[in-house]
Amino acid sequence: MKSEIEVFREFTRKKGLRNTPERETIIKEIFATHDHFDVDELYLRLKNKKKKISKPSIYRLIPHLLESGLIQEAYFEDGHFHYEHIYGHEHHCHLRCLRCGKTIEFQEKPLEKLEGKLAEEYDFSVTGHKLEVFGFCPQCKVDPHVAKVEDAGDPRRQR
Amino acid sequence: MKSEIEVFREFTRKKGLRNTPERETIIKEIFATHDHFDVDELYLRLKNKKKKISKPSIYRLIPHLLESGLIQEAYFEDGHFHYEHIYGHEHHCHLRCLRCGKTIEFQEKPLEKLEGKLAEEYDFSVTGHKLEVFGFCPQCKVDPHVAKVEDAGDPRRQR
DNA sequence: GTCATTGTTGAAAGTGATTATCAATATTCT
DNA sequence: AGAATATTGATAATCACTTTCAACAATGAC
Ligand SMILES: [Mn+2]
Ligand SMILES: [Mn+2]
Ligand SMILES: [Zn+2]
Ligand SMILES: [Zn+2]
Repeated sequence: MKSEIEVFREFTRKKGLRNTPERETIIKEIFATHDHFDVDELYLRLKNKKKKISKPSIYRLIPHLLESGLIQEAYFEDGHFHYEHIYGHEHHCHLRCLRCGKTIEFQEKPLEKLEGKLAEEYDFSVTGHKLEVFGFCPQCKVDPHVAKVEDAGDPRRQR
Repeated sequence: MKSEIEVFREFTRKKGLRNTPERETIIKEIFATHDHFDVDELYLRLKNKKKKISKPSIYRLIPHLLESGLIQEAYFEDGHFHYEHIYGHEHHCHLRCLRCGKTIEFQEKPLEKLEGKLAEEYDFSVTGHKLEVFGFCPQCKVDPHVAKVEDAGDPRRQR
């Protein structure tokens, strides 16, 4: 199987883009852990490793990573998107706690069938889907007054 | 069945909030059409009807409308959320064209079962889900070089 | 390898949706 | 009515993200 770096090289070649060490550094960091990430976190992770990558370079790369299928948007929270690398992974969906943000990944079968049905019924060319299931995790449903896990920042949405 | 206004009155009473004519004006406008809306569109619709409601009042109301179950986020596009009223409507999901924004609504059965399964498997209290299916509509998949619908004017979103 | 072309970079400034501030006002409760 | 306090609109602030631009560097042709 091709590495994510090779996939991106092919993508740039095909699209007339250019590959750079900065971009490969970012991609490597994205695939270094399985964590979801946002731009700021990614920027700080790189900074901590003494990689001098500017935020605009990250912002500029993200649309290409989405288009090349290396990453996808995982969810929108705290005023910005959180992403995850998906190349080399099975498609999965998220079950999220509305209170503490705890996220569980799960596979779903029924949706493959649904895509086909929708494609036929509405004459769409279906390329994918995004399913989020919301609720309260075991801790949060039992004791809704306990301190929030992610405290210091309410799950308030802002830009 | 209670009206959306009555639902909101009960909500404010229960939460120690206050109801105001501004809030009822906003809610009535949201339920006046079945269109998806964003804050700016809603503000302009009210303005056109000579209702003097400030944008902050709309922004401040939205979290309450979400919490009371009168509206929900439909999708995030062009840098902001688009909402839809849901009180009095069956739950539905969206099939969206990635190119022109055309949106089709559909009902899905398999997901009710999925919610129950997830609740049991992960001990979550599941409160809801959001499913978006993406692809290209009949027009956009056939001739991907035709002018975008959005270029002509505002894309007619339907419920 | 050299060279021309042109995409990319980082710093800085700009954009725009959303939120905070605050004094005036209005709602709710007693 | 009167006290308590939530809401309003105008305004300023915030902050995620984009644009600008000059220096730089990846790519491909020769
Ligand atoms: Mn994930
Ligand atoms: Mn809808
Ligand atoms: Zn939780
Ligand atoms: Zn389309």
